[in-house]
Amino acid sequence: MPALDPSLVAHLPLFRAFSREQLKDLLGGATSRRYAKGSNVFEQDAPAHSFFVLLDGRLRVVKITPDGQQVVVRYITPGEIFGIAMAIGRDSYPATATAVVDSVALAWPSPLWPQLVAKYPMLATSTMQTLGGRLQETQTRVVEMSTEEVERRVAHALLRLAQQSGKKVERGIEIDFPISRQDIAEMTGTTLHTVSRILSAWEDRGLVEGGRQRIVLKDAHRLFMLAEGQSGDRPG
Amino acid sequence: MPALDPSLVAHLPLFRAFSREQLKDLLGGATSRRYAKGSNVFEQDAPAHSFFVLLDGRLRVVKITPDGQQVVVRYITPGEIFGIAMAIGRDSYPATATAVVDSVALAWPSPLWPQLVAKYPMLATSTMQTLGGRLQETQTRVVEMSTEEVERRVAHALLRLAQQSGKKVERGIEIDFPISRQDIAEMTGTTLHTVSRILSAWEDRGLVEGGRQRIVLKDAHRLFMLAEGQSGDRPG
DNA sequence: GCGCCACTTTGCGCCATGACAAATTCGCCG
DNA sequence: CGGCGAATTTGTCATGGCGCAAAGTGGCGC
Repeated sequence: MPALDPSLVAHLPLFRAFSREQLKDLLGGATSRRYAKGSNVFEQDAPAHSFFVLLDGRLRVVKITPDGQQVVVRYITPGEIFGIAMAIGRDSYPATATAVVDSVALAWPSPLWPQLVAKYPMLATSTMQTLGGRLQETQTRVVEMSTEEVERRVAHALLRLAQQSGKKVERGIEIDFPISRQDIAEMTGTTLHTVSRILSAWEDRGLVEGGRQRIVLKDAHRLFMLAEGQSGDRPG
Repeated sequence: MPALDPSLVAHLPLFRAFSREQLKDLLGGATSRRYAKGSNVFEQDAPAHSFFVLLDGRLRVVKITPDGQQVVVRYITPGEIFGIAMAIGRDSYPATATAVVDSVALAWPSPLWPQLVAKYPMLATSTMQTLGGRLQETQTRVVEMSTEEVERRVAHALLRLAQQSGKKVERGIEIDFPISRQDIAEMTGTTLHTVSRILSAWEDRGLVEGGRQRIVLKDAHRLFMLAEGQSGDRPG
């Protein structure tokens, strides 16, 4: 197996501060893996053999309850570190990560984690910030679920998706990976029926444009007002 | 000001692995502060001047939405590190921490954080685990809010409170700090009215015993069954 | 090119829960 | 010890959104 090229990751914020030598060292312990759309990178409760950095693609992270209900925890975008169960004192993954498009990730054996952190303290700092960011996102979600009605939650969810994965198209901003009504329902704590109804209503109002596993925000501004508690109607 | 005694914190898991010398060094940068019941340790959006370790008492951490609604993020128990906004790349506190009983905490100036982490890598490891634990708790809460009805959420919340702050009394397990119906409502994403009704019903069934800002679990086992989806009724 | 299947839309009825409104009780302060 | 205010209980009513059911619809595989 050829050594991985440092230029693969040199541009990622996570590795920005590493020298070329250090990157070579880091990458020495990693392997690059391809995950076909629909395949799992890891599964909930399985032993946490590896941790990862996503190079390309998009992953959906899902928790499954004992009675089979699913909740979308988050989407992972390129550049993110994930699967660091080891870093938080777990020996199994707390959720399942599935590629929603063909994806590529670097994988390190979990036992390498303590060594790397010891060698590169910056890794710890960076990981703390990542964890902190996720904690805040998740808390925001709790606050939204506690205080906002479904329609506003869906609006917030779409705006967030557009922000992290939005692609400009003629008609507006398209979420650039396949996402179903069911997925959105699992992100916002509702049912796909309700999401479908909401999106249909928005489509009538010209706020979004639908499609099979496709969503385009046609009027992010009005959607934002709606998310913040205004009606989202045009004035006058 | 006299130097703080290392024995104050030597027994805390967070500091377990530190030598007496190191503890002295750590404590050299800290001051001990008392917070009367009802006073704030820090406030949401205020500059994050310090980070803390709670020595004694109990804090309630609350987020307030723009329109004034509150959500209880978590309770902090003695031994926990908190207010580490700096560690996660923030310069203001994301929530308000209030003493629900008279409390004592150690405070370090935020600028000390990077130095201490650099000097004691174990601090970083430990903090990552703390953050990871909180992330998981918060995610569990999202999953519960998404998939469970209010009654089960309240049951889970009480069991969790009892586990981390339960005190055995003759009649069962008492939550050992003042907590109102409103607080429980803000932890579970419902209203105090609904919480009051649920607790009244449980009291009739002999599951709990109420009181002003006081709750005693009389039958944790049946409450657990109820939380897990069974009825919580006695068989036969 | 056709057919199947996954995804989506929509209608309908109900019910858990929120909103509103009082009344009541308990603890504490003066 | 009386009174006040905060916390709690309870009743009534309204409704958002879920469960269930079924019909479209578009994309993909064969």
